[in-house]
Amino acid sequence: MTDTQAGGPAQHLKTGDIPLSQFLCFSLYSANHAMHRVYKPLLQKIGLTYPQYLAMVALWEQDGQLVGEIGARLHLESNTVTPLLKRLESLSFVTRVRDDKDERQVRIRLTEKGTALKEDTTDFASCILAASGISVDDLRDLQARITALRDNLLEAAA
Amino acid sequence: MTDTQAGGPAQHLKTGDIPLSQFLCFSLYSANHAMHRVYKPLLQKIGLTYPQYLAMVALWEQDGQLVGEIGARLHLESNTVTPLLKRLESLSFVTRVRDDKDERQVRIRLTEKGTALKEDTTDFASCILAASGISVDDLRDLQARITALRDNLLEAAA
DNA sequence: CACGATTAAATCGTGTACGATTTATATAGC
DNA sequence: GCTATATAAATCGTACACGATTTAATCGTG
Repeated sequence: MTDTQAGGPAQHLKTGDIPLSQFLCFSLYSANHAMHRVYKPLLQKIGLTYPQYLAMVALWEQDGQLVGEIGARLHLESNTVTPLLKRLESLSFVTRVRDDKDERQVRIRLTEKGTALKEDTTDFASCILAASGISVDDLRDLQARITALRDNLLEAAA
Repeated sequence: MTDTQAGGPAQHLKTGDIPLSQFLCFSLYSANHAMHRVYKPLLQKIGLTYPQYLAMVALWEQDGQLVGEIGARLHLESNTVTPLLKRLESLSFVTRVRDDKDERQVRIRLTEKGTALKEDTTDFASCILAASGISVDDLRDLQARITALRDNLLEAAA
């Protein structure tokens, strides 16, 4: 192992010694884009974008969430989630209704069409597993590590 | 391990059995956003956005690349890279000059200011390492696994 | 040399992300 | 019961991403 690959001792880690291809941030950035590209043809068949699909997954898991709750699950703010949910509404996959008890809140509910859409995504997991080129166990392990990293990063950013 | 956590036998893997929090795509998506958030305060000090920073890293690694070469390194198309590089030009970090030999190509060169900016990023690596909350060795291993996953996904998408 | 095919950037339209602000509603303290 | 504060969404402006197309330059073949 060369010094460049090692990046030197940890206490002297210098950004400039690391090539872009070995940046953790870049591997996350480009892997996310690559995942997006694998999903794109699957999602085009059901007429959703990638973030819209993630919002639908959150709703299939629990229907009737508030805008803020969906945002919390996706780690997004209302300024991103609100227009996204309006598009899902215009596609007739969800309804947006102000809560009677608290008029500040907007509750999102799946329509029949939105609920039915879940069936069309049943084989997505096996498609992604195949595309990932690793075993189920390795994928699960990697997923857990990335999630742990994310939570550490979020804590550090807060 | 329950059936839900296991997702069932691999040959019967069903998307609907997996909660959003255990989607590999969502962990990549949210970890990428989390990384972005950790970088944001660092990048604000030097006046760059996250993708602009990645483009600068590519140029610090090799100056004088073509628009298409930078796009290939970042896995982005000209429709994304061109406006990004124009912004870096308006910030006086790079110059954009059409090649004399082939007028279709535009070569990007670091300005003195753009070259000097690299010095301000020296401690980014140790900041990210600290924020990631894992050891250098674990980080390196994780980075390699994510990169391998990305390459598999890109091959599957092609 | 001519001309169709190819290539490199750029352009355009849609949809995220997000900082900052605004609007509307609810709650707390006096 | 009235006002200050807090909260939930929504709005606005900027900057990615990317599919589709356009523009301009080069190349290949006759």
